[in-house]
Amino acid sequence: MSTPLNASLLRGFSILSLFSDQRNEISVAVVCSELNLNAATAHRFLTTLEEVGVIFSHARGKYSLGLRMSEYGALAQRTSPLVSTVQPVIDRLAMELDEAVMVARAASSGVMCVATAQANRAIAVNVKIGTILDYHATAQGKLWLAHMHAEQRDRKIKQISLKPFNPDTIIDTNNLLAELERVKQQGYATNLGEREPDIAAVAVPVVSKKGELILTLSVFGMRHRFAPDFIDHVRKKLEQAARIIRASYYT
Amino acid sequence: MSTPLNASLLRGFSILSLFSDQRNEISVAVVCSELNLNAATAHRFLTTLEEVGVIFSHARGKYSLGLRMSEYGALAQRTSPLVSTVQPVIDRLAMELDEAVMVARAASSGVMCVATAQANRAIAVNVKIGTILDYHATAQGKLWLAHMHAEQRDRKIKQISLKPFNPDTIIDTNNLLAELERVKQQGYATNLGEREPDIAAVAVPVVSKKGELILTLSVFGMRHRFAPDFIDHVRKKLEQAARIIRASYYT
DNA sequence: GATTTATATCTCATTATATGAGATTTTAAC
DNA sequence: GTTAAAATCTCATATAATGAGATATAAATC
Repeated sequence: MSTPLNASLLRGFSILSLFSDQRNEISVAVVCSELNLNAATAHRFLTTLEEVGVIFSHARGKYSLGLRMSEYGALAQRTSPLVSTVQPVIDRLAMELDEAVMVARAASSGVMCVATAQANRAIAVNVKIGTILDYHATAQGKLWLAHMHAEQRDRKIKQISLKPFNPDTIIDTNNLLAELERVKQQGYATNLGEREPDIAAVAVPVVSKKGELILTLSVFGMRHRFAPDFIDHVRKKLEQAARIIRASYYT
Repeated sequence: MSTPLNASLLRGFSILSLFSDQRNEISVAVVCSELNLNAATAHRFLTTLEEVGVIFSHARGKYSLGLRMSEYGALAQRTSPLVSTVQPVIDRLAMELDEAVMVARAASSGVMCVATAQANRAIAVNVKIGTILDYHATAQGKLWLAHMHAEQRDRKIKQISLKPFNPDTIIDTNNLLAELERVKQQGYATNLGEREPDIAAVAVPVVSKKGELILTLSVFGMRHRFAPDFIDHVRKKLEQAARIIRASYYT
C-alpha cells in the first residue's frame, strides 16, 4: 500500500480543474455544485487559492486564474525539458497527420490525459486535459494495462468494471488478456470504436531506461480514416515522437 | 475576521514555490529543510502534487514541474485578460526604461510580487516572484499602506516591525504616517534606498472602479539612475501601463 | 563488491486541522 | 423596495493530517 495522499490538496486542484477554455471564471456556487462541496468549504478553498495567487477575484464571488498560475506554467516550460518538448512535438504531429494527439500518464485515479494537440480541422475530436481514460476501452488504457506486472494487472482488471460502451468494447476478461498480449507483442495499441463507435486511435509507449512506462501517446480521430496503412503510418510517426520525448526525459 | 485558509493547500503551494530557474528539481530532503517539514509529510505532499500532474518524478525522489502545470499556466493566459495583458505590458516597459518592473498584489502574508520583467542589462536587479515586500521600506508596500483605511493601516503598522534596514529606512511611526500621506496626495510612491542602500523604485497603483487597489506596479533599479527627471518620466510610463492593466481587469 | 550512511517510503496512534450548520451580509432578480 | 440567492463568517464537532519509528532503497565510502 502506498502513501495516502493529501485530500485537501487534491480538492484544491479539483477546483482548479473546473477552469477551462469554456469557463474562464468560477464561483462558490459552481464549485459547490460541480464538486458536491459545502459552501463554506468551497469558499475557504477559493480564498486559499487566491491567497497563493493562482486565482484572483475581480468581482465578489467570481474567480479567474491568476498571474502566479501563469508564472508557474512558464517556469515549468523553462525548467523542465520534458514539459517544453512535449507540446511542440505533439503539435507538429497533429499537423502532419491532421489528427488529434494526446499524451497520458498514470495517476492513482487512472490513466490521465495531460496534454493534447488538436487537428487543424473544422470538425475535430478532442479530449479535455485531466480526463481519465478507460483502461479496457482506450488505446492508451490498454497500453498501460499491457505494461503492468501480471498480478497488478489482474487486480486492476478486477477493480475496473468492463463497461460495454458498444458492441466493439472488449468486456470478457479472457478476451481482454489476449488483446493485452497482442498489444505487448506488437508494442502499440489500437482502439477501433471500442469506446465511441466512430472514434479510432493508435497509441505507443514512452518507456524509461528501466523499461517502465513514463507516458503514452496516441493519435485519434474519425474511425473511417484509420485503415491499416494509415494506422501503420501513424504508429511510425508516434514512435518517432516517443523517442524525442523520451530523450527529453533524460536531459 | 475573515475566513481561515486551508493550511494543507497553502503548504502544497509553498512546495511548488521552491521551484525556480535555478532549481529545476526538488527532493523530499530539500522540502524538509527549506520548509521545516517532516520527511513523511514532505513525501506525502510531493506524491499528491505528482498525482494531480503538476510535478513528476523522473528519478526516485527527484521531482520537476510537470505537464499539467504548463497547461494550467497556458489556460490562465488564454482565459484571463488580466493575466495575458500584464506580462507583455511590463516587458515592454522594462525595455523602454531599461529598468526592471514588478507587479504586486496583497496577500494575507503581505504584499506579494506576482510578476516581473527584467531590464535588458548585463548586471540587473530583480526580485523573485512570490517574494513578500516590506510594507514600510518598499515603494509598493507604502502604496498598499497608503490605500488602507486608517484603522486597518494603524493595525498593520503596529503588527509589522519597522526594521531599520539602513539609515534611510523610515522607522518612526509618525514619519511613516506623514510619508503615507504624501504618497496618497501625489498618487505614487518612491523608495530611495530605504530597503537596500543602492536600490530605488517608483510605484503606482492599479485601482478598481470602486477605488480599491487591484495591483501595484513598480520600476526599480540602481539608485543613481533615479534623478527627479527620471522618476517623473518613470511615473508617467507606469501610470500609462496601469491604465492598460486596469482596462484588462474589466474585459 | 561490501559496508555504511543517507534518503525515501510506509504505517498507524496521536494530534491538529478541516468541516459544515446556521447565522449574517451582500448582491441579484423581480 | 422586497424577496431570493449567493457569498461570507463563526465555532462546535468530525475527520484528516501528522510524524515517530520502522523498513526499503540508493548513494557514498572503503
